[in-house]
Amino acid sequence: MVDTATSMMDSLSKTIEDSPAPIYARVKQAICQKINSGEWQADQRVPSESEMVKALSVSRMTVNRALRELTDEGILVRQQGVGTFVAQKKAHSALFEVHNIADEIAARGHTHKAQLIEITRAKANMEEAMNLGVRTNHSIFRATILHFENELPIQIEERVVNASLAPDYDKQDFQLNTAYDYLMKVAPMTEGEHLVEAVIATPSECELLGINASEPCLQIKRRTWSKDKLVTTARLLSPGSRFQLFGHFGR
Amino acid sequence: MVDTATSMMDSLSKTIEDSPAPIYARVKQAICQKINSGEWQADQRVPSESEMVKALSVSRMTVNRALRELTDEGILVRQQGVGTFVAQKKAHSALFEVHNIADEIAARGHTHKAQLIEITRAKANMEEAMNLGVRTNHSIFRATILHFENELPIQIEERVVNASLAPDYDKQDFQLNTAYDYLMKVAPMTEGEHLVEAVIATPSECELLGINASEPCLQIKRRTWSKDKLVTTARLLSPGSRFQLFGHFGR
DNA sequence: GAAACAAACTTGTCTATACAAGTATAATTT
DNA sequence: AAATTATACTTGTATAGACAAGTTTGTTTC
Repeated sequence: MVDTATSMMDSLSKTIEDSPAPIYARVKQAICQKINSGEWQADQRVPSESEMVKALSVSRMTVNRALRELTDEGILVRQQGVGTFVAQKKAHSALFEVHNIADEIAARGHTHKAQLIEITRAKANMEEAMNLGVRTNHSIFRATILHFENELPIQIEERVVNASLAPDYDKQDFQLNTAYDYLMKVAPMTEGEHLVEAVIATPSECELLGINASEPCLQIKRRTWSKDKLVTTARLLSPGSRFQLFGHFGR
Repeated sequence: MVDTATSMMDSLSKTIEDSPAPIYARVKQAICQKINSGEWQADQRVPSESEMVKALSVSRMTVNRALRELTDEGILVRQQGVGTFVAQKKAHSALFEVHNIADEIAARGHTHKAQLIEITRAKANMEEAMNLGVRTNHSIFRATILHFENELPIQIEERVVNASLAPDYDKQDFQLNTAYDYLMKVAPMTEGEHLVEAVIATPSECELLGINASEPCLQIKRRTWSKDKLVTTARLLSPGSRFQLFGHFGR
């Protein structure tokens, strides 16, 4: 019993190494890493607060805060008198997050590819300036990316990026979707809003997607914030026959 | 300054009276009450932690937890070194709740009407039984309702209701939308999932909506739970030119 | 064997104290 | 007058200690 606990912990303590982030956040991150790596499986019991206190040399309130916040976030489940457990994975809700279509396709066990149609550095026009909350003529990137699921075109992504917040956006590898990772690195998107509509694609868009002109498409316009700063807007266009949005609410 | 603070607080302290709930929860509730009653307006500054500590005779960590959780919930906004403020009310997010189209239309200042196309009591077929989690031949209601915004058809609602959970569903007034209120009364819907797609309506649906056959429509299929019991499924179909979904995520 | 009790855990809450970090204002210097 | 500094606030984090409350397990008692 003690042996299991220590073997669960020893590598945990390594990951808490010093960094500018507060301790409770580092504890949270270390636990998430254990879960995401698969080392701690769903429904499995995690070390108790006192065990973590001993192993990490931090106070119990700090561990408690980390565990409580992870519980609020649905990562863990706690029961007084019993212990703390890894929660079952939630059904993925594409609507409630900044969803990365590459990850979604991968989650379905399919292969994702992307093709950069065009990227230009330009001055924001009035509409773009409005949407991004900058002045007209502010420097921006305009990118058009075509996403494939199993070689079949599934989504056109038209993205406008605030160039001063993501100066190297055009230097990323769009085939491998590192552009998305780059955006998340320079400006973690924590907030956003969507507008979902059913529309008819333009002739050129139909050609890109390989659909006929009468096929309805799902269009998502999205604005994304990072700490109160508007970072990017995107227009995502997908054929109705190949793409659907799933979402859930409540627990 | 001190006078304002005390006048903000005195009634707060009254509401913290003893109850089985933990102190931080009572502090949260008292603050929410102040905000909901309109006594504390949006953007207005609330008393500092130390002021609450003095007024309520609790420790600062307890006040801190209450304020932090309210901040996480988007009720308050805090800035280190400055203070704590009442947050602006969020934009309404139709996607994340059981949305009532009548309320949404009313919120836009438009008039809503509904027309009951058909309602029948029947035995669940296989698909309906699957979706509602009941046996085939379980008693259900099938209702088709046409919703109007300013005399213009905006949505076809096809609803299947578990008759044993909502036995008087067919006795409601569908023009006035009391059927929705009835459902919420007998089985408050706290959980649900959506599937959003862009589709082409059938000819009869086009006729009901008054659109031509090529117009893309937004279709939402929704299953709704009330305390782990599946209550109702709905298929909502709206012309793309008249209807859009709005949603947001994050704080 | 069954019931009652005791001990040893777990998480949940609360306090008092301390220091760090950010911000605004007043006082001082230049 | 402008820039700098000191100060008095604010929130943010971290600790040690304490008790409450719920659960499990083992022990005692009947």
